[in-house]
This record gives sequence, C-alpha cells and structure tokens, in this order.
Amino acid sequence: MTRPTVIDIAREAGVSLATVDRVLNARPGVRAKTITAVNEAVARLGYVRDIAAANLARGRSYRMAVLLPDSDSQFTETLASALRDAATLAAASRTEMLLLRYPAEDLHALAAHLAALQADDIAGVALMAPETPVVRDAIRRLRSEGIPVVALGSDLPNTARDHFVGIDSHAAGRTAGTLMGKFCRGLSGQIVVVADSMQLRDSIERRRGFDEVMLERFPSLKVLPTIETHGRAEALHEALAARLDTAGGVVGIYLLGSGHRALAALLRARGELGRHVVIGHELTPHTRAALLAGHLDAVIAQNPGHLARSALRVLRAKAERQPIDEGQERLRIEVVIRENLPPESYTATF
Amino acid sequence: MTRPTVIDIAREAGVSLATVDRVLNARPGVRAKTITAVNEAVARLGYVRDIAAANLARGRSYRMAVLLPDSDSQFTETLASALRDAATLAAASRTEMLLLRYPAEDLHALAAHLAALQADDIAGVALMAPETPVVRDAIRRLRSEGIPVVALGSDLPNTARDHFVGIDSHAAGRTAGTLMGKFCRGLSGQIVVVADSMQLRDSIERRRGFDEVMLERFPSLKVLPTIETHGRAEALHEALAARLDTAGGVVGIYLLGSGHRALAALLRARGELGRHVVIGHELTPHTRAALLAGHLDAVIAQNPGHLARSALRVLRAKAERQPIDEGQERLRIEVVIRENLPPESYTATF
DNA sequence: GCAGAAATGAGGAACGTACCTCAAAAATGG
DNA sequence: CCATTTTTGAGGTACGTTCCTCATTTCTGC
Repeated sequence: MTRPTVIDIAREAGVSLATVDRVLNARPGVRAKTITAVNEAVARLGYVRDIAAANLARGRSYRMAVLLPDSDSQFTETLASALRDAATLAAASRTEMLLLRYPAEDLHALAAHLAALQADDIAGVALMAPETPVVRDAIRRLRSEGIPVVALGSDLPNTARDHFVGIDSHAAGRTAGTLMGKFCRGLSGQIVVVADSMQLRDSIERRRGFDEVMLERFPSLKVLPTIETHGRAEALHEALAARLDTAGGVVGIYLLGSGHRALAALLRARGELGRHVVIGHELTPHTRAALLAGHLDAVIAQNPGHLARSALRVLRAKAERQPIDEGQERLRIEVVIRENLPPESYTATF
Repeated sequence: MTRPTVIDIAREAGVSLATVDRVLNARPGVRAKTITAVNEAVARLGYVRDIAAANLARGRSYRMAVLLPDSDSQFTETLASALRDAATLAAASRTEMLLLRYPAEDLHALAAHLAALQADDIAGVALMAPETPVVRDAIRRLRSEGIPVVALGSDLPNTARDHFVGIDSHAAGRTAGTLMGKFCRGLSGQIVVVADSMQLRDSIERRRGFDEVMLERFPSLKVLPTIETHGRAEALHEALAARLDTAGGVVGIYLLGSGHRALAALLRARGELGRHVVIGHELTPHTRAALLAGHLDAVIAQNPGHLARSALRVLRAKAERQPIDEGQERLRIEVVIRENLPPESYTATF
C-alpha cells in the first residue's frame, strides 16, 4: 500500500540497510551478485528513491554558475531575468545560482571567469558563449575537475560540454524559410537577410537552414547575401536602402538577429511598412511590438523561461549524476504570430 | 551564508521553536504580537521553508485522480501516456496518480467516478470533460469537500474549478485562421471546416476564433458551414466530396478535430492530395505523418507532456495551498510545421 | 587451511520540519 | 491579588535518506 523504503528493499533482498545504501549510491565494495539482488528487489517492489529525503540527508545545496554575455541584446536580458526567476524557484530544492556577465566581445574576461570557478564551490556551469579555443580549453578544465558544463542557447558541439540546452538553429532556420516561402505564395522576387554578425554559430546555422528550404521548395524567391549590421542601425539603413532601391523586387525580409526597430524606422520612412513579409527570431519587447503592430509576420523563438529552468534542472541532474528527462528538457522551436503571442507578464509570482 | 532554519527564526524572534512552528503552520494559541514578531524575523532572515523537509516530516503523499474520456482519439491516448510518464516522475516527490477513464459519451459514468472520490483518499482531481449540469454538480461537491479540481485540456469556466490547464481555444482558432489566410495569399475561394462534433466547447471556440480572423483579415476567402463527422469517415467522405464537387473553388480545409486519415484518403482518391492548404489541431501520429508527407501545412497544438506535468504540479500546489508559478504553467499555443516537428520519441527515459 | 583482503552487517548521527505532550509563564477578569 | 485562561517553552519522536565507524563474516590466493 504505502511506498517502499530502503528498509523494505533490505528485507526483500535479504541484505542489510548498509548494503542497500551502497548499491543505491554506487559505492564500492559490493559483489556483483549482491548488486543484482538489490536491484531486483528494487524492481520487484517498485522502489523510487524519495528525493526530498535524499536531498535533506545530503544536506547539499548546489551552487550553479551561469555565464551570459553582457550585450544590450534584449533576448539576453530576457533570459537573465528568466534565470533569476528560475533560481528563486530552484532555491526551494537546494539549488542556487550565481549569474555572471562578461563583456560581449571580451572572451578573455569570460575565460577569466571560468578559470576562477572551483569544484569545491561550484557544482555546475551553464554558459552562453561562442566556440573559441579559449572557451574550449576552459570547458575542458572544468570537465576534468568533474564540474558539469551545459551550453546555453548556443551550442558548443566541439567541446566536451555535457549537454546543450536550446533549440536546433538549423531547424529554426528551416522553419523560418518555410514560413517565408508560404507567406510569399504566388510572389516572386528577392529575400533580404539581415544579421548582426555572421560570426556566431547560431546565425550561420539559421542562414544555412533558411537557404536550404528556399532553394529546395521556393525557387521563385531569390535569397540575397547577408547584410551584417554589427548592431548599428545606420549600417542596416545604408545597406538595406540600397537593396530596396536597386533590387526593386524585394518581397521578404529575414532578420537573423536583432534590428527590428531600425528596420521598422527605415520602412516607415520609405512608406513601405507592412509591404514585405518579415520574419525574425526571438520574442523580445521589440519583436512583440512589431508583431502586434503587424510589421512582423512571424517570430521563431525559444521560450526563455523554459531555457532557464531547463538549464538549472539539467545542471542539477548532472551534479547528482541522475538521468535527464529528455522529454521535459527538449526545447521546442516556437512559431509566434500575433494570434498566439503569449501574455506579456513574464514576471513570475511568488 | 547558509540558509536560515526554524531554529534561526526562533533565536531571531526571541521565542521558542514551538512558537515558531505554531506561527508558520497557522496553529492557534499565539498572540497577534508574537505572530508579528515571528513574521518579522522570517522576513529579516529571508527564511524560506524547506519544502522537501516539510513534506518528509508530514509524511504525506498525494493521490491525484485524473479523469479522461475513453474515446479512440489519438490525442487523448497521447495525453494518457504523457500523464503516466508525468506520474512516474511525480512519484519522486510523493505524488501519485490514479488514471480513470470513462466512456466518451457516458457522462453518468463520469459523474459516478467523481462521486466515488473522497477527500480522505484523494488530494486532487483533474478532468477532461464537457461542461454539463451533472459535471458541474460533481465539481461543486468535490470543492465543498476541499478537494481541488483542475480542468484539463478543455476548460470548465462556469464551474468552481480551481484552475484550467490547457490552451485558449479561441486564440488557437485565431492562430489557425491567420495561418490559413496567409498560406492562401493571393487566392480567393472557399474554406471547408470539418469537426467531429460541435458539442464540445473547444470546437466551438476554435471555430469562432477562426471565423473572426477570416472575416476581419481575409475577405477573399469564404468559410463554409462546419461539416460534423461524429468520428465516421464516411460522413466526411460524403459531405466533403459534395462540397468539393459543387463549390469548385475550395482552397483550404480546416480540421477542428480528428479525421486526418479519412481526409487524406478522400483527397488521394480524387487525385487532389496536396492541392489545398490544410490546417489541423493537435500533434498525433496521424497529423505527424501528414505533416511529413506534406498533406498538412500546419498543426496548432498543445504539448501533451507539458499538459500532463502541469496538471499534476498544479494539483500538488493546490493541495499544499502553495502558489502556482504562472509562467511555468502557462501553456503555449504551438504552431507545428514539418520543419519544427519535434522528434517522435515521446517516451520518457527512466 | 590460513592469512589477508573483500564484502557485509549493525548501529548511530544528521538533515529541517511537523506534530505531540506536559509544564511553566504570562495575561486576563473579577 | 487570586483563580482561570491563554500563551509560551522544553523536549521528544518521526519522516527517509546519507554517510560514517567498527565489527564480523565471507571470499580469495597460495
């Protein structure tokens, strides 16, 4: 009737409590045969470890370090705020978070932060960073000290990171491409692609996915070379105005990163607001406003709240050497249009 | 440095442990002045009750009853399976689930199930059911006995349910409408709407949202009256074939419920597969296959795993009289196309 | 078959909270 | 000021697990 405990397992397996404990916590000094016997008793009784009691007894609390670039990107800010909320919630289950910011372009500052993290103080690290040799080395060091490392938002596939929390950028680009193609049904003409920078792995992969789909399925639409703005509105104005003037047949605009406000300003000035199909990434106050105003047709997004909670949960699971619930941690590539825009209030309630 | 405990509160407030306990658990026999003193100490030290320890001490485990119609709907089956997975996970935090099925049309069977639930045995109830007087009465009885009730998937707004876990059907319909309109860019003609039954609140609201958008924004598309199939493929065949023959100008098909296989069969027989814009609801093996095959342009869905976990979490929070993390429990209206189709494996790993 | 190593048992303390009892102190009313 | 009631204190046990020590048993190789 009632839930079986370790005592029941001990009785069922015909061993002592100490042995059950050794098996359950993978401590050394138990014969293979005994391990099997205990595991069979566990299976027979359907024993599930009471995590609450376990954590209580461990008396552990996990300090997780999260590293985020200190750019003025709205997505990063939203994520930072989501992380703080997630941390407040996670505090109830003995997980605390140390949120560190590094200047966006200063990878040595990042490396310095990572170098300062010690296994006796930090139980796990999540980071959003570009994949460079410096970062790779730092991650290798952390892993070698047994600190789990999770890539956040942007994957670091060629490092030894334990897990990636975020969406598949290539698939996100394909999704953007498909919507662009379908929204441009019956039209032929050119598609302008705007990015902050093509240095970041995300942008490259999105663009690759986008191009694939356009080429395969929407041959009447021609995708132009990427305009890189490096965050400067003027850069976007100049390059895009030139394209719009000369090309003549621009039907769609794909924003790989930010620049929604600058784009709206330019189009408004030209009296062309709402004339193109515009697709962007990430749900921020700017993209939200643009969706509501009808200047933006769709946003491909990942849920920052989910991202934040997932990062902390995965780190905790790794720290406790527990399995991960893949279904729960898998982030969806969300398609947001005006009609399914979630309510603004992202302020968690406590 | 370390988290404050009840002992710290007692010291800080200058009272005994017993008094702190009385205040924290709202037990009687404490002067207002003392209550204030304790609460101030709590605030000063930033004390947060260790829920794990509290639950352990309480020795409580919550049995939640979940009621689902026993239809042959794939969505219901997927949800049932997601619920079982969620329950396995929730077992780790002392929450178990009793999954009850009732014959889809037999509301008296449902009422009988609900009537059998007693407060001493069941800590909460989640149910997916139409809103009828019988159901309303049963819910009122449960609530009056202090059992929290959560509407699952389909809301019961005129009952005293504590919470609704699911998406806003009206907004989902608007989302479907917008996509339909945009995917039909440049076309004019008719849109066929197919439903299992228009008795269910979900279908009605979806249709209402869909119509609103089509009327407002896509006047060149004319939405035809709903075809009700009551789950019978022949009904769909007859009614739809007639429409396709006579109307001539059918450009889009909107499936409010199931019927994807029957639709594909009909269109294939007529050699018209892929000629219309088709939009449906819920991600099931059938809609998944149709998306992959390209017979279905988009699916408006809610995540069954999220739905299941959310239902159990909300019930638990209600049972413990704890606040709900709105951000985490808010379900997104998902737009799924072939490119952002999540991987099939919905089998949780344990 | 014996020494040494490996495996197991027995028992206890601790984690933070809930909940109980009984006694002592403080407040209250007359 | 006394009797009565209300409030508070002190101390204990329990929840299920972790982790520790020390003793005992069982294996292993020679």
